[in-house]
Amino acid sequence: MGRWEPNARGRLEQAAMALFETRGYDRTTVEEIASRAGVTERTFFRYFADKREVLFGGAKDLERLIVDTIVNVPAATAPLDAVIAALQATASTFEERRGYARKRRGIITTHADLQERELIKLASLASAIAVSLRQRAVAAAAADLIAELGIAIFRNAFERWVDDKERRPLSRHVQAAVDELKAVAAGTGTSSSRLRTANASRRPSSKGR
Amino acid sequence: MGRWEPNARGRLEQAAMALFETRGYDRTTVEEIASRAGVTERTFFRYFADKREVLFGGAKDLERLIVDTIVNVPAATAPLDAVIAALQATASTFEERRGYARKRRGIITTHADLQERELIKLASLASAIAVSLRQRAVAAAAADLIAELGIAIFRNAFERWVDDKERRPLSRHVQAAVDELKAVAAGTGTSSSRLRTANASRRPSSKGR
DNA sequence: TCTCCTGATGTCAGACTCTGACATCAACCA
DNA sequence: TGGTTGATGTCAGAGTCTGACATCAGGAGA
Repeated sequence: MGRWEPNARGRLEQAAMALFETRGYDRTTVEEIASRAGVTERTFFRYFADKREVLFGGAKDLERLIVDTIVNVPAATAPLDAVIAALQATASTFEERRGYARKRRGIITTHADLQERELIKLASLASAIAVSLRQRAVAAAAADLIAELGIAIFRNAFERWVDDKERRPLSRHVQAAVDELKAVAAGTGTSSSRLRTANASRRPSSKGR
Repeated sequence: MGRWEPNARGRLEQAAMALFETRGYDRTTVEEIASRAGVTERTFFRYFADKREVLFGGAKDLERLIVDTIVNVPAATAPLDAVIAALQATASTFEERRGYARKRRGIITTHADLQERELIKLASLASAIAVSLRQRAVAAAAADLIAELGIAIFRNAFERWVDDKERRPLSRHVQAAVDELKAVAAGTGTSSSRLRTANASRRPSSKGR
């Protein structure tokens, strides 16, 4: 056995979530998180560049999985379908964490700081997707556009999955979002379309910034 | 004459820009900015919620102008055209500040913190545009989509305007971005399309976040 | 004119975030 | 045995941001 309890990073993430839930994000200090995880504040900052990052640890893995999938999808697959396939590939990894995702979403949507971080993470993911598409010989402009569409679909699906009282799987929601997007693009969208929901979810809090 | 020099806010903004340019954003302290503007650090934080905000003072005015224009455009105007008209309405207000815009852009693109702020400001602007469109009886889903398109056009045009060695006016670039977007949508975009440029400009710095 | 009130600013103390430099010490390796 | 390594701790300090209270010129009204 090592000199210290293993998985300090994971303990920090769990401690942070627990404290953010009960006390709220900004009434929780890094010292409290660290202490609950059994390490010092200094160690927290060795694992996470800043306080916000403790909520975004999964972004790297998500990006890796998506990029790998896009690169490995059969060459004949259309670009948007490749992206959709990648989104579907990630769907199962979320399936058992709906409760967690819901709590996390609740924390993020109530703090402008965290929304900022989320936006930049998504922009970064879109960039990575676009790069992967270019490796599949997709023209740059198209790659960027499709990457953005992919993000829009993902957001939309994720949002509805988190709130789905019938607990249908994320993959179903991704498919539904794709269908709806196509419908909207074809001019048959309704005014209660999901796109609205997706947009509302990323509206910054009215904190006066 | 008042008890203090007037326009403390403006002085703070100017002082900040000057210092960010020479020392860089993170080697400039709020105390230095305030001191150069002839006030105390505490006063800085009365005008700006945080250090980043000093670079985003214009966002409120921009939003107001855009929203007002959208609301007042003839009812018969198509939604996207209303948004484009609003963008054009703002174009002239930037015209005399290309140098400033360029410096500002340079500072923002080299600091992840500032890019985050910029992203959330743009998201907020998109939201406001969508709301205005709904007031014109545009369906919610369409309003969101068109608002996002408007932001994409604006970003793209702004980016190219700032770097335009021929110093063509922003309005020209807005029109060009619109044309290009339509071309891409029609499937005739080239691989060196502007959309690529626009996307690259918002790619977060590789600071490992 | 005197007095009161208001608004912009200053002063001060302090909590919190984040960083650099250096110390510790178990485990692993030669 | 002895040296190295890697994760962590300790400490000091800079910088951001906030709350509470003080100051004081100028305007409003008596």
